[in-house]
Amino acid sequence: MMQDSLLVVRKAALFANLLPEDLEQILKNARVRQFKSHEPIFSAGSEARAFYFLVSGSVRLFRLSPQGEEKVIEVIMPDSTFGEGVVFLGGRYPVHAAAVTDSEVVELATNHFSSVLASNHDTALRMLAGLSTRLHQLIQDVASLTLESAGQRVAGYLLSQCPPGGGQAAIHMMIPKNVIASRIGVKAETFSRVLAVLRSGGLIHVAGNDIQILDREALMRWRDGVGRP
Amino acid sequence: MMQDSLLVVRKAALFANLLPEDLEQILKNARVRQFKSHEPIFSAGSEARAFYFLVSGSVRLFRLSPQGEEKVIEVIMPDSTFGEGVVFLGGRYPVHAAAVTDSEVVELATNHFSSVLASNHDTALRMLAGLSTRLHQLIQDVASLTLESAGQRVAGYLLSQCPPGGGQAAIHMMIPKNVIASRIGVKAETFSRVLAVLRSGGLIHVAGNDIQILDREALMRWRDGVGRP
DNA sequence: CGTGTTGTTGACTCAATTCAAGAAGTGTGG
DNA sequence: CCACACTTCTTGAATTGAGTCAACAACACG
Repeated sequence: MMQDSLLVVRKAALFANLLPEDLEQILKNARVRQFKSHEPIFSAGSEARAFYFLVSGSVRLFRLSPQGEEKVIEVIMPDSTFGEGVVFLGGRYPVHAAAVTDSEVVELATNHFSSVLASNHDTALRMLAGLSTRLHQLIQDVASLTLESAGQRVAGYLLSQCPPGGGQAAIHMMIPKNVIASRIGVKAETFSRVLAVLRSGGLIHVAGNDIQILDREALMRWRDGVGRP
Repeated sequence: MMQDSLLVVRKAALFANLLPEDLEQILKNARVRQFKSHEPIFSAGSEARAFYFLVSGSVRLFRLSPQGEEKVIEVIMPDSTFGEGVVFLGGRYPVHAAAVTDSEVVELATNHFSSVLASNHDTALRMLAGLSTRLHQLIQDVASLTLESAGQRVAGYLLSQCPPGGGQAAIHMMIPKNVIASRIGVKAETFSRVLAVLRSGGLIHVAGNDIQILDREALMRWRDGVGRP
């Protein structure tokens, strides 16, 4: 009873070169699910029976301290997979996942996937490449958290959101500021303050969820100099 | 001209079930190298032509800020591989590597390895498992850096160094304290101070590079309570 | 037995957080 | 359409954890 809508998962690099029969095998036990904003998708520590492809919306992966403080590890945007890094080792999820905005996902059973993985070189190599990239990103995060100031991290985040190419750029924040703040390891208040400074310095212009980068060069200089007074 | 000494790499899980012919193929362009304490092994950003198996000694993987500050991402101990997470994507090393103590490594050319990887399911899956584990560790580090205080991280480190099982335990620090401090995201002075507090609280006993955990229960309580006053 | 490295301790500083209050935006139902 | 409740965001003031700077102790080593 396979729906056409499941085929959207082909947008994921992970499934790009999959043989039709393998894809069918994987999608046999897949289903589309909807999650309302704030609704939990899976919990850290629970057994990983499925991983996910995000069709639309946005999802945050996060950890909680014993006191309930939250650190967002990653924000997932449409057309990427999440929770797949754990398919091995009979794993448990290392993070909590919850919808940030109303979201639609394809839920893929890990057991079917791992059999495909075992037989399909290409998919295993793609997965390897994917994990390798996440590893680099995480190393970057650790370095950033320890070697950069809050201001530098905010500036770095803004620059990372710019489409490549020079000159001005506009970025639209699809997720609330407090989620972004947690993602870059800063309190929401601090995030707000840094934006205020950048705004009054004429580096950016903020209007609601839209930020204009007015002077990218200056912002880059600010990131690797001024943010550390 | 293959030396027997190269066969030590079989201690690495990555090579455990490799066919003799594959292993020979990989080791054909491998060689043993010695590094003196503090000697650099590879640089972040440089092209990754080789990865490494540590035979003896210890190695630190680290990043540098523009101002030369250092963050240790990982400390490598004998019988594990490092630099292998980057064999893909025609990669560049994401970190610097340098010997902490005089070290002996086996240097393995990535080009030969990646051909083995492409043909050998089993190795690819092992590699996947290895990367998955590192991913979890890195997520743990990010969470720890943002959700725990310096004191909690120090206590957590000590507990992580204990052999499992209850009661007292002795740990011998094989690497200088400033390296450990950087690894857990704390300045050397702070590390020293926390140890002093734990010592005067009767939780541990320090003698040079040897630390006795006198009351593990109390240390655990301290980690998830007191370290956050 | 000096010279350099590594570790400890004290006094001071400051970046970022916490607490608090209010503004701005969003959605619901009468 | 407005009033109310609710969440998100901004700004100010006060606090503090951990860092910096500095001096010295304890080693290690040629």
